[in-house]
Amino acid sequence: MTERSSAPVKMTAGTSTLDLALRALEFLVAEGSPQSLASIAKTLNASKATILRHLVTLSAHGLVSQDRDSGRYEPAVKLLVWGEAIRSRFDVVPAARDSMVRLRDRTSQAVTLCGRIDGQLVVLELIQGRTVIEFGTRAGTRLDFHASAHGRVWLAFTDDAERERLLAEPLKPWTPHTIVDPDALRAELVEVRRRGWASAPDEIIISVNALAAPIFDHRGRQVGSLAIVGATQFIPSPPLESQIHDVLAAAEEVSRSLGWRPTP
Amino acid sequence: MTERSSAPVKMTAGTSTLDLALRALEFLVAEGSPQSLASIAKTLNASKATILRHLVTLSAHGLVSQDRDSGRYEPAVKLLVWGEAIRSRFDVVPAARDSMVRLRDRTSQAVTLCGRIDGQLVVLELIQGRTVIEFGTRAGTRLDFHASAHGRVWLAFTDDAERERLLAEPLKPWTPHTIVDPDALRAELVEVRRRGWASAPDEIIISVNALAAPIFDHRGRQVGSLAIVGATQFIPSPPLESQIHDVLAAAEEVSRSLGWRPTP
DNA sequence: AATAGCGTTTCAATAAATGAAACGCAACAC
DNA sequence: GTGTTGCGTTTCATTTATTGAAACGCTATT
Repeated sequence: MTERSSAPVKMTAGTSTLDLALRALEFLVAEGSPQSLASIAKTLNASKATILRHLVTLSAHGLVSQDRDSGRYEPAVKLLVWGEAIRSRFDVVPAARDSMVRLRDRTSQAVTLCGRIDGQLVVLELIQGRTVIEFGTRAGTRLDFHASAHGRVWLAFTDDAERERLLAEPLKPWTPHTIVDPDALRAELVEVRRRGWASAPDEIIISVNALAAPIFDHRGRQVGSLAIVGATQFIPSPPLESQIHDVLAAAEEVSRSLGWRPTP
Repeated sequence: MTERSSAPVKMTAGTSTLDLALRALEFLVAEGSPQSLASIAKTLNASKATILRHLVTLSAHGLVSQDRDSGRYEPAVKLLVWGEAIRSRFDVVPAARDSMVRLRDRTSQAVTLCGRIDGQLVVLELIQGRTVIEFGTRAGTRLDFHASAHGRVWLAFTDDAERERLLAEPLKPWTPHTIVDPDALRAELVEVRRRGWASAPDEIIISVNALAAPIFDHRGRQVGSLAIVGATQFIPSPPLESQIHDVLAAAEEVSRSLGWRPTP
């Protein structure tokens, strides 16, 4: 009965009971408001009894809670705690926060911090800009390596084998401006490595640009990337000299706070 | 076989399979580094095969991932996304962030933002102070209503029935200074409501004080509380006039950004 | 070479999840 | 007031899907 279309072929079974429970939890998180047991059961095509027992276990773990009055269910505090636990695995987050706010104040643009989790490029922290437009990006968003300023920075500063592995994957053309030719990208990455920053105008969303720089730790390994994100109206291509300077300075500030020192 | 000590008597069963899987996930989150399948299985007294299948399902949902090289398992990005989803249910978080940073800059003390989730008082956001000492508080931490400045503010500004319900519960004496007498607490709450702020010196940890003020939304309902937290050396009892002013101003600033207007 | 430990697979036994139906309780309609 | 509808919850027999032991490759260490 369990029909899933995500994984193509092999797969070593898995637990359908757990799968159902996680889908229930995911449903609760996706909905913005508490949901009734009946609606959860109907959405997942399961009996109320089954869902109820899973909700009981989930709430025993503090993952969901039941509204005292309405009897409806909603995701609970434990998810916040767990999320924060994951985030705090990255020293770069607390180290960068202050610099991010200052960078936002100097540039007025939204500031994002990315880290690499399990091979993926993930937005770890976001400081909203002071411009009118607000971007939909949130902590947890995954970015493409080939079509974002953050991703370019990572590609430019990782070792050759890893870079080639990432470039070998299909490069999604988000817009007509997205660079999808591996060779063109390699040429761009050489530039990024030389000058220390990357931008990606119109490559994911038309009229949006970003300007990113790498963050290194005391061992000289890249542990994050910092970027300002804003309309091309504010972050032109190429970016303003002052913006480049501000972003590079902020990233270096964070790197230094992590013990990084420039190689002589 | 499932022995749990949290809930006292009744309880309507629950799903042991799900329980095991969640304990596995919780274990991975608690450990700071990727764990081997064998160690998870041993810790939870389950067979490797069982744990493996649960990990497969968990990773299909993006909750855990397997390190490519070591083969070990670790919690994954989805937890960050879910945590952020819970947090963004509270409009007060983005609205307060800037004011929190400014308040930290003016007072040099750590700034915390609390909200009420499912009846509990939860730290939603934390800005580290500029003092030498760093506090262990993190987002997701739950606070007592009777023994914290945040809690006092909430007690003071909620309706009588709810307040009495909370005061009826046993009041844990964290330190000799913790107010555990309901009547003494009621008298204090009258004061809090009158002056608009609360403090709680030495009540959870000796030599630590906090100064909190409420945040209201456009309908005049309390949606959060803002506090500075620091050593009594920096936040005396009673707090400095300047500190009281700064905290009240910051809280009002956030309230106004949420559409609140002072009642004439 | 040999060993130890890992993640993974297989497979039969049985324990545990499941759905249908009934229950008690609200809120609402007539 | 009485009937109806919908909710969360409980019960229970059916059987499905979870389970652990053991065996399998594999890599790293001895």
